[in-house]
Amino acid sequence: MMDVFVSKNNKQERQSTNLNCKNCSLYRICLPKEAKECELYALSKIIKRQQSLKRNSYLFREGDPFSAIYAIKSGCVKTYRLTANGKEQVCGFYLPGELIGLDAIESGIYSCSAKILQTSSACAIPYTEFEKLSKNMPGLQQQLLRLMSREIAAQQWLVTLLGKQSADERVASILCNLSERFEIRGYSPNELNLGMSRNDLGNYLGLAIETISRVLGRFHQAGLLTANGKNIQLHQLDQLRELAGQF
Amino acid sequence: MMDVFVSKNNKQERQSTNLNCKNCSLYRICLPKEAKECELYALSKIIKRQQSLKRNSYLFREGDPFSAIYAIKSGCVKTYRLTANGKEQVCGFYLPGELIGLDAIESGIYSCSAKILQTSSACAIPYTEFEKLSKNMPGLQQQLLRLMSREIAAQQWLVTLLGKQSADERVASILCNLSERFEIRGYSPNELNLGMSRNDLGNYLGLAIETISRVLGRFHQAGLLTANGKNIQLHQLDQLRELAGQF
DNA sequence: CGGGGGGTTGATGAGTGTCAATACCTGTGG
DNA sequence: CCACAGGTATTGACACTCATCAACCCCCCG
Repeated sequence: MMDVFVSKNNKQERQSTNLNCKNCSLYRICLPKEAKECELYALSKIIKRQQSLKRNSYLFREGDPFSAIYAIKSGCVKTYRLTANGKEQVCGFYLPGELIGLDAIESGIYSCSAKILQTSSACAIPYTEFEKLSKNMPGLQQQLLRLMSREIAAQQWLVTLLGKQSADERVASILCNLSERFEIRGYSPNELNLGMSRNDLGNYLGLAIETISRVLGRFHQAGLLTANGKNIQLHQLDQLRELAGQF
Repeated sequence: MMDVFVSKNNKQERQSTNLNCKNCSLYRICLPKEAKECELYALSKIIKRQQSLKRNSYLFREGDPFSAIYAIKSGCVKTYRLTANGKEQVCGFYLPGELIGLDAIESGIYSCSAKILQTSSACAIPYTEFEKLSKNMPGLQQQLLRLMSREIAAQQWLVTLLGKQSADERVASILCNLSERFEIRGYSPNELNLGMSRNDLGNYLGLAIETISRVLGRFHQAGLLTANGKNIQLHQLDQLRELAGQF
């Protein structure tokens, strides 16, 4: 069973350390609009690549001073915050081509921790260098604005989910959401190989893991999907979307 | 009872239509870091001021094409999204000096509606003009980045609240949050004159209005506050903060 | 004076969380 | 290779928080 989170061009990555963003398979996802050749080249110059990040290690932790924005190249990463009484709230799951650390630009301190869920690789973009660079390249900064805007919209989606949806709707929603994001990355939208545990999933959705199990069980009985462990096959994506209440 | 949401320099606003951002009483809140004189002047040139926006009118609606970012000058505005079955989820309350519409930059479509809760005024910043302007003024764009970063952090806060906190904690949290934001704007942190109804408040916190009432009642009995209608006096702010679980 | 929106209070029940027992999977070390 | 341990997932019984429904009050405004 192929692991969908593993980037297709792992070998290529390992061979060349001075990879250019332009050649990156995630180019279209990472940079939403066309960027100029020179901008890409300059960006590639300041980026630091981090290969084979280990499961359970951290890109950064809540409270760390802000240094860089991270772009996921392969694998899966979660971000989470701690509440006063020590509980954690997962704020997002990040797939290849997505950016982490955008919340820290203003305060100068990461407001959440970023933990690797499975062997991953990432590009670190040191912010001070990026800032210097973008002084002469306003197009570069506009790309960042777009990505931040996307992140805000994503968080709003989560807020709506947490505030207004039932357990069934939440699970259906996240499945549809992941399915879409997988499809954009060239994988089948009908077969998800989750990078996250039930625990993380439940935490993210504001539900107990037992509830996740039960909902998946019900969906299974209704013939909507087949779930064993982290592998989930979606049989009736359209019906799931209807359940999720977002078509 | 003074209404804290009414800007202090209303008269001044009405008299002069070519107000400069530099003279705005919200300068320090709206623009988190120092900005150059010329940048402020250029910004002031493209901004369109909207005086005396009426209660229940809209700055924009979900699905509208993106045209401008709005900075609140006085009053109070809520943003909300509709779920598939027609329920609304309030995504935020915005006070003077805060920006709305940042979620629309990437998609080009507002992802939520912005509704005026009480007579307000705002500055509209047309985005295409802003984009042109910032090509030559990277500092300006960096300001925007900071504000977007702030917005992401704010949404993460809300996610944590919705995902992990009890009814009591949620109410305590929002009271502390508003108290802080009032204080920054020069008002007493102990006397809140809410711009929003219990309905909006409950919706925002993911609670029924009855629950809000009951929690406030309990807090009242515990001597933490006195609430009548939209006026809430906080007597034990520190204890509230402890309840909220964020000190 | 009547009407309507907004807020409070009480009774009841649904939807989930919690707890506990069990089964399953995965990696480790003998 | 197997045995074991620790984490991970499933299933059932029960408790509890909070939503829902309903009645009522209050205040503002026509």
